[in-house]
Amino acid sequence: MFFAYTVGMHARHARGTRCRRRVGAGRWAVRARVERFVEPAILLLLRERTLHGYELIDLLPELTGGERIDVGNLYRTLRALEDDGIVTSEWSASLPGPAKRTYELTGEGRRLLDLWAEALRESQSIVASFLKRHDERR
Amino acid sequence: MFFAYTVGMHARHARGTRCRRRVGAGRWAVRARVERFVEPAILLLLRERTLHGYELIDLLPELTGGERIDVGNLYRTLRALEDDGIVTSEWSASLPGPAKRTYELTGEGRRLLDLWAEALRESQSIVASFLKRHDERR
DNA sequence: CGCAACATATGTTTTTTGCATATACTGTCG
DNA sequence: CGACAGTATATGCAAAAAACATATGTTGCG
Repeated sequence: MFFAYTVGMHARHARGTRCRRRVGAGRWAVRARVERFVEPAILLLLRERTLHGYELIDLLPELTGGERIDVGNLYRTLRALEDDGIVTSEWSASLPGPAKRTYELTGEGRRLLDLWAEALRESQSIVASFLKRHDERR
Repeated sequence: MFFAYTVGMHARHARGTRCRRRVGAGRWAVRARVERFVEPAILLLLRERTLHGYELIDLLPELTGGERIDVGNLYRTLRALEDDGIVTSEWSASLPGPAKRTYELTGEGRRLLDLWAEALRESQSIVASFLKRHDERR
């Protein structure tokens, strides 16, 4: 079956599936990303204001360096966050357009965001010292 | 069956299996790591001198912030790197103790390391701007 | 009406990481 | 000498994370 409109297509623009992939004879493409980075990214956006899933899809690239998140996994992540008490959601019938689920950060979510920030700072210092060591003797 | 000596035990010291895990009521532990970070770490160590697997196990924590890598996966990674022409290995019967496979970085491996460094720098700037935004309005 | 855009969701596969187990050699201490 | 700790490499399998594919319904507009 053919779909004129496929959300998944948004997420595809010259990415590969792997972290490192061959792009020619002896040529590689590498990308370095933080594991599960979407989670803190979602939390940060939600701390600023309540949002629904589709808005997050548009806003997340601001934080991920332009990379679009997989839509299916976003909604799954949101529901997981809700199960864990990190966000709450509400169907907002009021807004125009199709039904939207609006997400809000809880107090626990705010604390989790701060933990993520701490962890990211540690990661920054680990990577920084890697880069320092890399640049030392070239 | 019980094993007095299990290499895997080295790798266990109060880690969880997940990136984020619950450690109490409303309490979480988070760790932020770069995907596949062991790879550049191995390459950096091998650029400095040739090493065998077991030495890498001891040296890698220097670069990963103390975290010990899973031994089984280390050897698998090394073989994958060799398949990709990034390292070469040699059985060194000369050295005392059990047979050791000594790994050396190839020219391609050196180039890949530089690509990793570039990618890590990009990741640093993404995370840095996340943290900036996080710290702005508290 | 037909179609594009909006919105949420599930199913499946691949990649990456974690954990358990297997095997073998070497040095040493009792 | 022999049990045992330490060194060294390896495979099998499970779980977590990410990518990819598909499904479904609403709304607005030409």
